[in-house]
Amino acid sequence: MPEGAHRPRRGATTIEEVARAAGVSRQTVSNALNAPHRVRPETLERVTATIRELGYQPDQSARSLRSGARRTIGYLTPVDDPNDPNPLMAGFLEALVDAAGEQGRRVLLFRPGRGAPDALAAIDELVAARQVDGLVLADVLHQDARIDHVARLGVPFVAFGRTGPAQPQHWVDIANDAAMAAVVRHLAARGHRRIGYLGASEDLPWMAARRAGFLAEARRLGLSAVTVAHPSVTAVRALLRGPDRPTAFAAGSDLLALDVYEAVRAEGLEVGPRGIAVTGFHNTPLCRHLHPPLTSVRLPLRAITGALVGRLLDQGRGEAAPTAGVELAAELVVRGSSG
Amino acid sequence: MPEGAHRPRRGATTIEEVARAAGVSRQTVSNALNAPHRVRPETLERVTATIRELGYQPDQSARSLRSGARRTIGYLTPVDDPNDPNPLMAGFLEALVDAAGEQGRRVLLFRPGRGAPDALAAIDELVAARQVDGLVLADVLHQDARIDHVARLGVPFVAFGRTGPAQPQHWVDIANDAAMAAVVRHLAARGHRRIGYLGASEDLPWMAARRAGFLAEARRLGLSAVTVAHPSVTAVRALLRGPDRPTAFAAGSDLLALDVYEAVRAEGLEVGPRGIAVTGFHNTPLCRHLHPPLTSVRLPLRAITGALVGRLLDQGRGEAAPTAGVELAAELVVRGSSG
DNA sequence: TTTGTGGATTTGAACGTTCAAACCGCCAGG
DNA sequence: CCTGGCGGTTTGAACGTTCAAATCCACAAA
Repeated sequence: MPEGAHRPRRGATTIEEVARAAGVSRQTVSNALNAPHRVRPETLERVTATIRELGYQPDQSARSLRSGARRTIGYLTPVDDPNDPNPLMAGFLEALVDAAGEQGRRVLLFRPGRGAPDALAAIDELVAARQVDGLVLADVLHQDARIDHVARLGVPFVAFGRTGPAQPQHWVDIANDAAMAAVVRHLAARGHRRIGYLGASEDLPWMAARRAGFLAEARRLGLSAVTVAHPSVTAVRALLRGPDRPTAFAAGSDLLALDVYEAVRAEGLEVGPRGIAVTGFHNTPLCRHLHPPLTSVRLPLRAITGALVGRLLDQGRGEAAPTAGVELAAELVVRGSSG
Repeated sequence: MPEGAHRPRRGATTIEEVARAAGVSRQTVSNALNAPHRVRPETLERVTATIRELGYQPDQSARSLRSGARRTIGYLTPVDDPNDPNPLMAGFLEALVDAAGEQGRRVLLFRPGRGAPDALAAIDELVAARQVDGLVLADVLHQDARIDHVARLGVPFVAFGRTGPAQPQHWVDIANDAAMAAVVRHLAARGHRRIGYLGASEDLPWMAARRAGFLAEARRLGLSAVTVAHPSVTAVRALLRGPDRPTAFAAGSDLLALDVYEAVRAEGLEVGPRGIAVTGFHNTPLCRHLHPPLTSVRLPLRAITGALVGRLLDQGRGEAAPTAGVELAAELVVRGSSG
């Protein structure tokens, strides 16, 4: 037997068997499933009952081959080191699978690998094998080569993260800047007048947006803002020791907020509304394990994935292309670290 | 157009076109791909060149329909709350996709949802639709209903985590007890004579194994061991205040180790080899963000997923069933929190 | 009575591939 | 010279479904 091909599972019921059992033809069973309105109610009921009875489900391969619809969405997993995965990925994927499931779609994972050294090749391979109806891309950068590539291929796709102006219709993102502005307002309302900010690389659009939102809102409210270029415990400690030290820190991620906790304590200060207030981003489980618990920004994962899947399927249906992406609000979760 | 079916992508090259271009028959192209040894070297080269030239790849649906091999592995994602995902899942999935890719397989995610309220129904649905060659199950419990179910269905499957004695051949797991024993030896070598242990629910087999490994090794070395039933900062603080306090704590996960950090500091003590030593489990990114960095146990994700995929494909090939599961060693990563 | 008409159902074909069997040349052996 | 065998290749069929067209039937309109 050729490499790895396993013997086809015998005994799976086919549409023909259902048809015979229900005393109708193939096509009527097919119609009962795909276009019930074309079937006389009485017949429909009989066929449906038989289907349930025999536990019939259409063979997805046969269905795909004939109809062209794969009922599957491809997700290009980020190429992080498995030992240092994207903190968001697990939750995002679960929500994506759920959202796809709501629409009767499955999610197929893929990554660059063996025959497909880079992301572009991996995409080509998946598309050439006609395994998916569309693609979901995440961690989208400015000028992302993957976006241009899939757009050129003509495959339906959608991105979590803003795409360039050439593909305005294909993205869903959270309002990173607005979320950070809400953080600033929250801290200002607690009386903080000088606030520090910690972010990661500005090359990451979402990080750039958070920083921009932070700075804009601080200026608007007339607060004094200071940003840490290369976040580390040492850098934060230096700020805490300096003159006119911040009384609050907003971080671009929960892990970065942890650096602030460490620095604050190393300086003999206290994290919290009465000491140095701290906020994070992502609302990871870490937040609840810190003392005091960390205020953070929760991403509306279900709304995000729901919008992604919706946009993707609209493209397949040939709906009129929307003219803009979808921006969703992220919710501030206030905990002991700030109020 | 019926719900969500998108127009089949036209223009994809077929095997027939390749055959014509190379001046051979369908089947010879097929052989060039699936059984190259049957094709004369000269012909093989010509066909291969044409394939590359036209960018041909077989339509996976057609291939599956005819041959019965789906070249796809199903992964049942745990039903965690997306806001509190399994800390391991992201890294595990990436490694799984890689391992599957090495064998020319893809990974299809699925979860209970819409028409399939529970895990068992979700499995049935996937299997009935003949979408996968086999299943990977994770977070396996003792007496796991899913295991019995897939075994009864006759679908190839493999579990990350020990299955019951009825299916000895189908699991891959790490040596949780041995890993924890290594932690104890490490701490003992650093001079610790009284060690505390924090774990989560004993219903989780991996947690039970870690605790057992801890206790066994502590007894073997004649150490004094104390376990915290309901881990929390308060519980650890109580221990630290009590008589004969532990000088080290081993935790069943990195997040639990964080509770120890908090407790130690709240008691005015210091984490580290000179104060209270602490170790975690999973080696999450958190470890490197703590001060001092957290000693932890790294799971050999690539080895795990490689073994999982290997075992799974062996079943499809009808290899002789192995008589035992695979137990892999997890590696201790020593950092500042303990040495 | 005949002729449409439209809904319900059936029939034949096709999707792109691999399986199984047939075919073709070539060479060795009788 | 014929026969058999074998490597290489082609041909016909089949996988299970949906599409497209044909058929059937009941009923209304001419």
